[in-house]
Amino acid sequence: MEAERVTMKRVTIRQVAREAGVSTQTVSRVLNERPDVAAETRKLVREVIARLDYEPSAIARSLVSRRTYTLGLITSDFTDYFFTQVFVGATEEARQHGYYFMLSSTEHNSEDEPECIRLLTQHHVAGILLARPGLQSDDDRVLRLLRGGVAVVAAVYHPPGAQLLTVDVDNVDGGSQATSCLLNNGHHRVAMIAGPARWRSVCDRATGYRAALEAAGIPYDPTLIVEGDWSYASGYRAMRQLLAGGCVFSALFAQNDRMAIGAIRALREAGRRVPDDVAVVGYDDIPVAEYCDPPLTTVHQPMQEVGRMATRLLIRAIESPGGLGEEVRLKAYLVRRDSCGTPVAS
Amino acid sequence: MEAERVTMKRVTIRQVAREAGVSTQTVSRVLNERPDVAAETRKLVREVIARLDYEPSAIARSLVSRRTYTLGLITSDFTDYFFTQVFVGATEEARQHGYYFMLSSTEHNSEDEPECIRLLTQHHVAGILLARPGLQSDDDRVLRLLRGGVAVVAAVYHPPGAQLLTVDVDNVDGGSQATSCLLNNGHHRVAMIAGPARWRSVCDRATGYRAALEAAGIPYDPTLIVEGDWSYASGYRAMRQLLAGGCVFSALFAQNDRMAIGAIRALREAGRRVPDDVAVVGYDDIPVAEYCDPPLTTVHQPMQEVGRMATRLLIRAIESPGGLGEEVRLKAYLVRRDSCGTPVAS
DNA sequence: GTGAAAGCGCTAACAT
DNA sequence: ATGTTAGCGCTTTCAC
Repeated sequence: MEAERVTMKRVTIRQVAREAGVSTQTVSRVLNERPDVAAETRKLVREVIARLDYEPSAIARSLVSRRTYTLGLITSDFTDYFFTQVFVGATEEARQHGYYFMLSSTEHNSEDEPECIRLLTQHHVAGILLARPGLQSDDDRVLRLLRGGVAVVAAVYHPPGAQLLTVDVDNVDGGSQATSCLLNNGHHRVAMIAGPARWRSVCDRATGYRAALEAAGIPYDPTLIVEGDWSYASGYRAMRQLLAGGCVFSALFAQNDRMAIGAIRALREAGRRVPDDVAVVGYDDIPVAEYCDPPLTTVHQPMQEVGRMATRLLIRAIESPGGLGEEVRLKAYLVRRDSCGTPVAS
Repeated sequence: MEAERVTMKRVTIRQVAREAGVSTQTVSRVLNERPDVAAETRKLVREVIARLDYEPSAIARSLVSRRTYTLGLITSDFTDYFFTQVFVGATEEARQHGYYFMLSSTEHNSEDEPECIRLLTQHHVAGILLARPGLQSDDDRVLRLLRGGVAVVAAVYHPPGAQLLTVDVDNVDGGSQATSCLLNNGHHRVAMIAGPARWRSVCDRATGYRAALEAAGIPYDPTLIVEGDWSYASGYRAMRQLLAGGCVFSALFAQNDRMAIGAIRALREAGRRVPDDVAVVGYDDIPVAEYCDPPLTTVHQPMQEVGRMATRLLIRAIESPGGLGEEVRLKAYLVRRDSCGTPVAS
């Protein structure tokens, strides 16, 4: 009564060799595109491979060659457009170099990050791309684990004091651009909905915000700042809180577009028009930004490019190790749409 | 002048065995949680493993045991919330069973799908989860390739005539719910922005649309139907086309939320109010649906559950093969928000 | 240009 | 309860 197990034996290199009347070595050479095979032999072997529908076992290959062409990606939230874009860029770049990514996301509980890393190291990943915010405790944990010979590149994540390769977007500049846009449009009281404080990017954008205020000679007022968690709902709540607090403000810089859109909903419900009563600038340039009402002015980040660049550095670190730490910082730029209002006539 | 290659040798099972004064077999037994090891020995071995920071090589293990605990996911567009959710559910379920997913998305050119599949089969995936629309030519190609002993489950994809495991959402019913909602609100002329015709779900939702019209005794008018490509921009264009065509309609069913939002923008630009002039229902219940203006009435699909269920079926098929084809069909449900207007007083 | 021998790190199948 | 032998499918090394 046992289920019939069709174990469907795979064709091995040995069968190809026998069929072609050569040694397994020769087949191996053909597979690896070595030059030292007679053109005729090569052709014959190729034919046999095609006829038998032979596919080399990546597992056996990497066991002996000690190269897996596998990279690990540790990220936090796949639902977020931001990370999805990093992933898309990284995947594409990896494929061009013959590598592929093993995913390992720490979605819900970051408790299981050690387990994620174990999955990756047990599969002998050649390198790891860290694309998630810095959490408190894990820095040394991660780094110790990873110093075991795996290359590491951090995207949008800066382990303090670690000398490693990082790729990031200039968040100070981005925050400054967003804020300046609002100031240039004549606003003096600019509220900010920030992301979670433990994110480096949050601090940086806040720094940009303060710098822009300072440059405009406008005092910094901490009561205008509320923290969200990047979600639409948190943006909505944050704006309700600002409104309930009776703060006076005529503009808002939200540190991501989702919170901006949540905040706009709260403003609308409170009878405040955007941009007439409150001008709004978001961050990320998610696809819906162009289509919401009003179309959202936002800071565009080249996230695919971040993923691509990080992967390029990672592969370089794998293939020629011993390089030094390096930080690549890409620029973000403001995309002007209706939500920020218009410049004041000078 | 060569870069110093820190080859950082990994600890092997042999070193653990030597250090613990047992055979590699015994260590292997401990690793695999076999019962036939003396409690004391087990403890000793565990200690040595911890001390040496030993991690078994997944590669060597699966070479000999012929089990990789690896699943392949073939999907089309990671930018789409819909597929992201399937992926999240699938990943979670897989992890609970000790499996993990290798991704292989056919983002841009579906030309390279054979290459994607090769990547998966070369890595000895035990099963493949197909989560993408049916494309024309590839059905037999995929299926032939996959009949080579790999289990296959299709989510949201129905290769014609193939006897395999599928998980899907009831799109006929979903399309009908969306349309009925609009009809119940007193509309007689309901336009539809459909997705690409090659998608099975598109046909099914259209079937539901027609069924609802028929049930209400309203004639079907093909001039009210325009095809989009799921994007915001295509929804916008489709609505412009409908408006330019001079069609008379007071309601719209868009087959996904992004096109609905694009269409709403076009309506707004044309001076038509939603829902007063045109009531709108979307599909998918993407996160922004709740926060756009007006909040979007839409059909919610349990996509995470689809991913989870498909993975469950896949693992079952792997671990006890020989089962028959089966189709699990989950239900979608309407989420009422403002964009569809209100029922007519009876 | 090609082949033979050795072995990657681990587990299956037997022994004891 | 533990050890021994063999070998997964391939590449590396060295011989010819």
